Amino acid sequence: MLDRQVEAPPSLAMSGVLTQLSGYLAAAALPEDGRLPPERELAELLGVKRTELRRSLAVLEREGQLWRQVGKGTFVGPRPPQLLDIADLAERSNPLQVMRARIGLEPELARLAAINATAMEIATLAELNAACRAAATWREYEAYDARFHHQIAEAAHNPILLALLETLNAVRRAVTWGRPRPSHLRPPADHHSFADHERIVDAIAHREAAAAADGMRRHLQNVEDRLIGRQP
Amino acid sequence: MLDRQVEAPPSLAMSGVLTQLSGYLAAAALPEDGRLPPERELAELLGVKRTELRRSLAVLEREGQLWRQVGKGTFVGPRPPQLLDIADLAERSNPLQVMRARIGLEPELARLAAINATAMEIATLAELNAACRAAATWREYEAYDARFHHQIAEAAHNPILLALLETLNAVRRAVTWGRPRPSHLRPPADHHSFADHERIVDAIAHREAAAAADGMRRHLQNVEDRLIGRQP
DNA sequence: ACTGCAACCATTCGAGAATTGGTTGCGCCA
DNA sequence: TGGCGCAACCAATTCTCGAATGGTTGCAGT
Repeated sequence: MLDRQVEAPPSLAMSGVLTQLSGYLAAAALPEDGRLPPERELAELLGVKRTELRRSLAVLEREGQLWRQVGKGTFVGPRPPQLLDIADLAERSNPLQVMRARIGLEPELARLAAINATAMEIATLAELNAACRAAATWREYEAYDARFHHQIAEAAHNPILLALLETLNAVRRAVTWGRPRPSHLRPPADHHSFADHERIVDAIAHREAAAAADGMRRHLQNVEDRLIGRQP
Repeated sequence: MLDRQVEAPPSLAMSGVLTQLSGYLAAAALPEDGRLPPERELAELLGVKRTELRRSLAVLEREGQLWRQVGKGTFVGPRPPQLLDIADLAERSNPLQVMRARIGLEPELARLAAINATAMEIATLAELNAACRAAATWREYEAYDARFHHQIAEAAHNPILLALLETLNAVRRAVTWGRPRPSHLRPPADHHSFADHERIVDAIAHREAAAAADGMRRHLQNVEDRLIGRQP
């Protein structure tokens, strides 16, 4: 992170402008978002040239009292966290980190599903697991598997967690996944996920929250182990 | 959910158009996103009037074979999940659900922080906890508390979970929170969070992943209990 | 009274202009 | 000749307006 010094460093002579600017910030009625007038206007308002004003703004920015962005403007206060550029997020992540995120989220979803799921949602879950078993190809299996996990998230009846999982899935689809499975083969009949899913559905159906969460945690841990190659 | 019947119900006489449309869907080369020509074009292509075509489209939409949106177009396949309208999400959520989401996310973050945190990050955590203790008002306390939790998320070194937590926090800021605390008072010296935070920092500093996750879980559980009013 | 049709409506997208913070190069003054 | 300010220019963002598109309504014809 080399801090390219493109503008002249602040000199001592400009402190007058800085205090003038601080005075303006204290006096002026800023809009809700803390945006202050564009540099060209503000310079004229304060009776200074733009270059001079920019030096003071640079100081305040380094102090963290305001932040600026090209095309947007200058704002007082801390820079708001940028949320969710999925493409960028996918680039900076790897499949293992995605699994960690799933392990963080989905057990809690299973727990809530055990508490809140309706009878119809539980029935759908059982059907989806059966469909996983009957899948003729890996691709088809994965489609049903995705719907299985999504159904649990819906059954949790927590819109926030549901939205977070959907975001996570969007990232998941975007990260370059390790080895694609051969598309012509079908999952083996003793694939661990079948039993895993079974346990989870049972726990939810019997309203055993802790068991549902634990089942989901173990299931995802199994998936992660395969992903790492611990049991390929 | 009353299904306002704005258009005429499908009659039996239109099955001809429906099969014609199905034939087109099978034969035509659709673009990657499954979008098919606008209704006006498609009607002319099939030699049908728009009204008639729309009746068939309505049938297929009800069957889930395609979805339509004003200004966008008509697409084959299931409707993609809309992700993350934070304002809308905040409306459909309540503080309790936010807490549930935090309980799902943050213990895992604490666990990963215990594994991945750098010495500097751990030191910052300790400083933030001290700042919480020294806060002169509830408002100041909450600012440091937020930074404390954010710092743990950063120390986890998992960009996905970090982004999810930031999203969650955006929702948290947007939901109408219960009773605001009196802004002139300061948190009592024996506020449970101080000890909670202490335990979490210790666990992370000693690289005890399970203890860190458990500490965070208990901490948030305490917060939720206060929120409900179980121990006000 | 029912049906079909064309005009109209609300929403979305896209191209291009306008805005705004960031940078460069020319010229003025010492 | 060197340092400094100024205006023009650059790139990122937002604004604006028109076209496109699915949804609705009112009118005419039978």
